[in-house]
Amino acid sequence: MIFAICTCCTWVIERGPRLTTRRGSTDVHEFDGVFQGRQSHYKVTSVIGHVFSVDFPPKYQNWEVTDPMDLFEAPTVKLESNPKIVIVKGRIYALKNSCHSGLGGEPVIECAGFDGSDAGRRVYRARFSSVTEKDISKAMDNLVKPNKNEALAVDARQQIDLKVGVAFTRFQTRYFQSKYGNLDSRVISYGPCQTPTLGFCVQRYLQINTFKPEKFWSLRPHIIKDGYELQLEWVRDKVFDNDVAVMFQNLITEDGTLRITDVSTKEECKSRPCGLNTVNLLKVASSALGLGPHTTMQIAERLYTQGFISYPRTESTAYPASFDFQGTLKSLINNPSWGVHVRALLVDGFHKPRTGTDVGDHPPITPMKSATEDMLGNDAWRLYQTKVELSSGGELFFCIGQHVTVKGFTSIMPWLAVNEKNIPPFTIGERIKILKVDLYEGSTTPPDYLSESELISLMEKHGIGTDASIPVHINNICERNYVQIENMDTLFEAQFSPLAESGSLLSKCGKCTRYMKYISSRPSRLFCVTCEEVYNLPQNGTVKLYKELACPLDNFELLLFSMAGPDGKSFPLCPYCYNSPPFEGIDALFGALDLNSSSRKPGKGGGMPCFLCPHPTCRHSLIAQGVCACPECNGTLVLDPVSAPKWRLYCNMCNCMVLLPHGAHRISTTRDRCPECESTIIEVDFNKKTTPLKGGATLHVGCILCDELLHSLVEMKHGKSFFRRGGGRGSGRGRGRGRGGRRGRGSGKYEDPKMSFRDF
DNA sequence: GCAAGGTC
Repeated sequence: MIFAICTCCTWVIERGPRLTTRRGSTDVHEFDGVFQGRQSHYKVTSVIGHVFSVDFPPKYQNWEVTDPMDLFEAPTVKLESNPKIVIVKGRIYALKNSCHSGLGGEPVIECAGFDGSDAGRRVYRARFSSVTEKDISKAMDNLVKPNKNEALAVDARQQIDLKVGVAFTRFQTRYFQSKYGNLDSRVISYGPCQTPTLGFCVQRYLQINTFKPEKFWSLRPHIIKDGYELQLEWVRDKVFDNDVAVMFQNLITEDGTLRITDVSTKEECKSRPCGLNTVNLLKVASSALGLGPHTTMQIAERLYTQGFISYPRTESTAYPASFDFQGTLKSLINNPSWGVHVRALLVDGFHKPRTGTDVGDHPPITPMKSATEDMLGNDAWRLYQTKVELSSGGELFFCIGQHVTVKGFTSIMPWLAVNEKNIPPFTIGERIKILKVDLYEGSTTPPDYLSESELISLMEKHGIGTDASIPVHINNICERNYVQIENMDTLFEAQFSPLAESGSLLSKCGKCTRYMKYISSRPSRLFCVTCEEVYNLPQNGTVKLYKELACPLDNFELLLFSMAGPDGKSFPLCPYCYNSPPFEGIDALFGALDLNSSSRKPGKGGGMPCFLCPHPTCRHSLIAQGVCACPECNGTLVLDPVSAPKWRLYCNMCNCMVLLPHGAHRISTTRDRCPECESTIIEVDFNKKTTPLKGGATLHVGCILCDELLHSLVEMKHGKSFFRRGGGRGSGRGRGRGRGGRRGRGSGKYEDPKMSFRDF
């Protein structure tokens, strides 16, 4: 007689009256016993997982030559799932398949060399739901014949899954890959489990994406009673009309006191947990421990093979009546963490876990050796609760206190504990003065992203996958890039803000020419809905459109950023260049500049505003707006383009600032350089009324270092020195090396910016 | 490179 059962059950056999064991890819245990009243010799072996898997023949494997439509009519072949495993063949009198109905008995029968027509050989199937002596004996006394229809149904299901899955996967992979250039996935697979799994995530995404926040208002009276300051809850919770909320607030404020209308207490028990099945294990591991389903099952598998826990793939949350709780507890008696609780249970007696459901596969996951969490509980955790109801101005409020009297099973499951809240004693009819009535204003918010734990629940609820395959489906979605969590976060954040009041259209994208949205919440940034790109911006200042001018490099509309404070610099920037400086080395060269350290990511988005751009002809670049070298550092003083009427120069590297003639109508840079010091010649258009020029003239052109008039009108701020003091031009020349001179600074990499425009 | 499900 040969028994073939799944490996997860062999440990029971090994406890039996074994005579010999032949080691092999699957062990064969032999012993003598009684079968149907006759002395018999038993041989017990196992299979591992599915014996066969179904696939298409080789000629259909080539994607290039096979029309997906042909797959529906194509033949299928059964192959051994693991050819390395040799199933023992021999004379069979009775064959018992495993506790897994899904494994199917027929493949095992087929593999064992029995075709069902052999006269004199009988095949039986034993059905049992737990691996205990009692259950197995019962199954052996109630053997049934293998059901051919069950096997055919399993075959049909496998064929449908294979044909629909493979055909549609190939079709849509080709279709989408030829349609989108940036599709970041080798294969867009389709299947009756993985597709709805992804669907759950997408559904929540759309729900969040289309959510429209609604404002609401809530009243929160404050009182002081016996030294406790309490904030009361409003029975209405919230109203969606501000006028109505204010009306209620006025009513209560006018009343000024709260009257206690009722004081009630009730005792509540928190029921003890039931047995742990795989899906609940996955949910708890994800939400409480942050472990993904795939990782969790790998860990569970290891714990199982090391003997710490029972078989970890089970749908049942109820223990069979025959389960040996006493024995399980005894094995945990010396545990340093909860041994003391276990010993108390054994001495004082214990309740069995709350009744769950037994779907007939395996018992709930149970600790077998002292090392893992003990899910057994005894006393329920009793909660003692006080509720006080109050009224004022016709409105009702309440306040709930909580006091734990007995911790019960939460002593060993502290994550299920509830916080205590103490409140003083109240008497019905008592009047209490209202301290203040807050009118809280809030907005309804969309649900959070679908958590892993919620996804597992949804899959379980809709019957998607099994305890063993749920982690695989989730893992496939991640591995095939259908969902990238980090990227989705960025997109989600960027898309949701515009729905709030802070979001607004600001400037045009150079790629798609559509308006991008400005997200004002920190970190403020731009988002192009069409291109799904996020552009970081400098922080701690204001951003506005800069005269609808566009960057000559990429056609993005320029923005004007103004730093906070009276002396805050203003400068134009191109959103694209700011995030992806087009000139090699800009990041390193201006690495010392700390415009916006919080929004800069290492290695990306070095933060190149126009005043760092060496573009030769753009009127906003460093070349055009730079005036002279900074006297304090290696930077360049550039003209603040929007500083009128308090015209000024600021350093593009440090805080140094130079005030230019106040009240000038216009100040601009020219393309000429000072022959003496190579600084940029600037043009000043003075105000008619205040011009210092002779004869009421207003236009003056000169070098701020060498021109006597301009020199006398400028003033240094945030810096030690700027101009030669009473000396000749020599010192001015020495300091103010001008645009040309200052290019040689630093690493020498930028000897001449023009040389860096090779790719321009 | 493709389905689901089982197991390692």
